[in-house]
Amino acid sequence: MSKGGIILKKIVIVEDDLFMREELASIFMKEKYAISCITCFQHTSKDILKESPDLVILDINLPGATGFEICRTVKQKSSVPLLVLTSRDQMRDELHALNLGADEYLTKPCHKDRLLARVSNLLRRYEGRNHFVEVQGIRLDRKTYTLYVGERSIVLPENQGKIMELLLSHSDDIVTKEMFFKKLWGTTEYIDENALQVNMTRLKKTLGSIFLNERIITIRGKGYCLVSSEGMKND
Amino acid sequence: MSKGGIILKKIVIVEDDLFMREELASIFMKEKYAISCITCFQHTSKDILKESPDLVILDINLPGATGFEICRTVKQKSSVPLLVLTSRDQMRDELHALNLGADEYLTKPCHKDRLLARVSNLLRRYEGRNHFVEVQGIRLDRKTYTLYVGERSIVLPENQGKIMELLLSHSDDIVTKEMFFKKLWGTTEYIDENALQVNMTRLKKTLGSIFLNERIITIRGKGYCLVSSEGMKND
DNA sequence: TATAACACTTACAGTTATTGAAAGATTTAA
DNA sequence: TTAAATCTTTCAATAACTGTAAGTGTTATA
Repeated sequence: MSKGGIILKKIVIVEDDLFMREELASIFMKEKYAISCITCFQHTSKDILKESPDLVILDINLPGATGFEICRTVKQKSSVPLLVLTSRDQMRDELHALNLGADEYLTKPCHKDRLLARVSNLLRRYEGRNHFVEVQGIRLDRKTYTLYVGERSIVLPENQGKIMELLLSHSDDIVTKEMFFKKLWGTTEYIDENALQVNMTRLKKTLGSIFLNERIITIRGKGYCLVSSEGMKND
Repeated sequence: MSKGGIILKKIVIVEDDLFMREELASIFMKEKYAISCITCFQHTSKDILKESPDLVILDINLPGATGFEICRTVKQKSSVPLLVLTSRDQMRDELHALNLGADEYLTKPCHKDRLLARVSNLLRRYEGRNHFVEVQGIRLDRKTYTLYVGERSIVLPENQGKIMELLLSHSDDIVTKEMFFKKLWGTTEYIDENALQVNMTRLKKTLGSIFLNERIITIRGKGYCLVSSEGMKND
């Protein structure tokens, strides 16, 4: 869906080397991508997310915060496809990056066509990924966490939004605490359960304000479950 | 649009007298409205908005902040219909309230049916009011200020959202600075113009991040104008 | 070109929102 | 009854949003 012009896919390039950065930018611009470059690496992951890009190209060796950190944070806070481009060719670096959520790992120097192929491949892979989850008239914008129910709409805070996204996409089914941990904090390891509970309480209250009361039920010892329609029950 | 149950209209009652409050609540509950009562009057307008009600019933004589203040703030921050219910029957109070944006002004004691009639009337009047403004594929949720363009979505901060709402609903037409002042700060009187400019700059930057560059043009000495399609111009 | 009015940008500080930690209350299952 | 699990409330740290201030650009007209 678009207007006058086609909406270009937007790529954010995170690379400290000026020459390399310009080179990349020019390659992609020729291929009709819209490019944003990060040039200050103080709040990198935040800056990346602010651009709301369609894809991120990330160098691992950066001044300040490590690229791995950035990779983890970005993939934790959003689901944008992320390609790591680096001069390190250690196998364990590659595994580490992929573990942190990177979608691709390419080592420099990298042939232009190879890079372009990976990028368009990644974009295609993410294309279909629907923008909304909808169940029984409850509709959630996966990106902004705007929730639509009947005539109402409300923007959920990030954590509540993530919880809701999980619940909706597994509605009437159990979502385990581990799944929530992974989604909210990017790890399956033990995080104070209370943090999850507090956020769950907050979400319940928020849902109450738009009349989705009693929709989240607790599965003792397992997790939580969203009851999709009023007056329906399911174990 | 609804699921299992009908979505009730939600009314927030702001009344400090316990008896009166319960009375009102019971009247409306019998008529199948969902009711929330404000019982602490420290952050009243904020609490009202948090409930995202369909209608507000506001007593003017409250402990702490005056009802007029609350009226102004609420109508300034949202477009929820607001009915003032009070024991003051001075004409100038009525005019004052209506000036501050109140939609109805009823004096106590008020007959139940009269009240119900006004309420359902107000709700009907606001019903049609479309939830979204859309022009040329640019769609804005008037309530949450979530902006949709192509595959992208982004939540605008309140001020940017209000500016965008005005621009969209008068797209390709001049929106004067006075209109912005009224919308953002609820007054036509002189407010530091710079405040508007700063917010305008911020909006332009935000729009840039989703490729709506150069869409806001300045009409020197008058105001601003949103160009609805790329490559179109209009004075 | 000069100049004055108007518009824009950037940085900063006050305020508000969001968050996890902590501690205690409540519920549940056996 | 009791212990584990879950829930709730409060608090402080962090991040987001906002208007102010001060300086920089731009435009129209003489």
